[in-house]
Amino acid sequence: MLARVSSAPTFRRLPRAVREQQMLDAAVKVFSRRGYHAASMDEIADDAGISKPMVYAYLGTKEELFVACLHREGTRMMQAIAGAAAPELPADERLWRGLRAFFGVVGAHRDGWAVLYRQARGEQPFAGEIATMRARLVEVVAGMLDHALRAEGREVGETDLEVVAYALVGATESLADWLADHPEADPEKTATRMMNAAWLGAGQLLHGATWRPPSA
Amino acid sequence: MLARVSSAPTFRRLPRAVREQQMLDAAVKVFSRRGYHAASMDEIADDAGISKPMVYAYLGTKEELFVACLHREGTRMMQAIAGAAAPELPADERLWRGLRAFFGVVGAHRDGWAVLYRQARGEQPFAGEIATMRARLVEVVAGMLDHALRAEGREVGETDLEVVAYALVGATESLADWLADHPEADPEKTATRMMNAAWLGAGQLLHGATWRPPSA
DNA sequence: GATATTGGCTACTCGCGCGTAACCTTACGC
DNA sequence: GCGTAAGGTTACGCGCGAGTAGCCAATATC
Repeated sequence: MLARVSSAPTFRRLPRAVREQQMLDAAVKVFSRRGYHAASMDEIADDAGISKPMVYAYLGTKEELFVACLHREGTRMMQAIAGAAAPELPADERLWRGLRAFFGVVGAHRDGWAVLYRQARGEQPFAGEIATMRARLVEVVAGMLDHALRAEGREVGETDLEVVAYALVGATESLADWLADHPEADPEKTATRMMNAAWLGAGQLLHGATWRPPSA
Repeated sequence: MLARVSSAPTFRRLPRAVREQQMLDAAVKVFSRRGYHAASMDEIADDAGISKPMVYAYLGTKEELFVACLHREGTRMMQAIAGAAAPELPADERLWRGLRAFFGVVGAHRDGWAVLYRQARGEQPFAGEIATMRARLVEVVAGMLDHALRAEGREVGETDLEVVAYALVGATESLADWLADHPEADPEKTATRMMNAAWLGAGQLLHGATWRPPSA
């Protein structure tokens, strides 16, 4: 190999903040495809274009690295939703905006979603973390439903509320999963479909009812 | 230890079929708690009250053992649903019976459900298996919806149908997960709640509509 | 232009857990 | 009652991958 002519600094040295993001990107990618245990630190380092000790130096052990992924993807998600679904809006509007934000993020970061949803749920040290995030979401949705109910002077048992919220969140997650596996699908359209199913219900849909997004 | 008095055959030798089921029970239990990779064959063998080589002799490698678990729990599930939701019934009745069967099985085999839903989804060699099962379910639900639609002389795009079915299945799975984590909850009641959410939709529910199970 | 400091690497240790070899011992068939 | 298959065991080999020790090279700072 004569090519060793010190011509250009082919191997660039990058500041820590940049490398950390690259590593997190690589980690999310590998974790999403392989799962926590089957993913190897070597592969992650390799994918990030860096050597393994650097990963340990910056992000710590495998477990800490995974938590860092969870944290980044999780807060991204929660903030997008919280920012979109302002509390002063009417219930259907809030739901619609929340869904749109949610599917937007999933569409833009598909393997981030896969890590959160498919990988972290079962693995023991992390299941709790995810469950907490999910519980917060369910709580928000339940709160929204409750608010709308009270506005109509009605009231419903706490468990009933929680369960409906659970179903709503579950349906949404499931569609997100579908979206993650269908790269050609449009997040916005998926959100509309979800809104239809959630708001109207199968019975209504069968009788020809349709919900349409407000012309915002 | 004086207790070694050949009094009773404390160590019972059991026929293969029995031991296989015990092993599968143990495997499902351990896999559900730990996940595929973190579960050790030693722990499974231990939990089954048998030594490791027996597991290998009867059920094969770890991967084969996991597939066997998936297969047992999966067919149990699918058969219960198929047996309950007869095609000649009207759509809501079919949905209701299917849901009741589903939640019944989940309630009776909670960690079986956890293996199917929480563990097998992400792990690469098995995700396909699960996806196939799930796709069959979605197809059935979509078929049911389609049937009901045609009966009313209406028609809907294939993707729309598939997506609604996906949402329905996802919501149901999510509630199943809730059920798995709430040992005190009643499967039948959970099924009713799911039916309400699915059939009526959030919008209807907010306006006080209620769906009630037929007095069967 | 000397000297920290920060970015980066190669090459190792070591434990955990899958899978197996080799070996006992009940019980059933005849 | 005795051979033989079927039920069962202990104790090990061995590979893979997490984590580390020790060392080199740019860049920043004065």
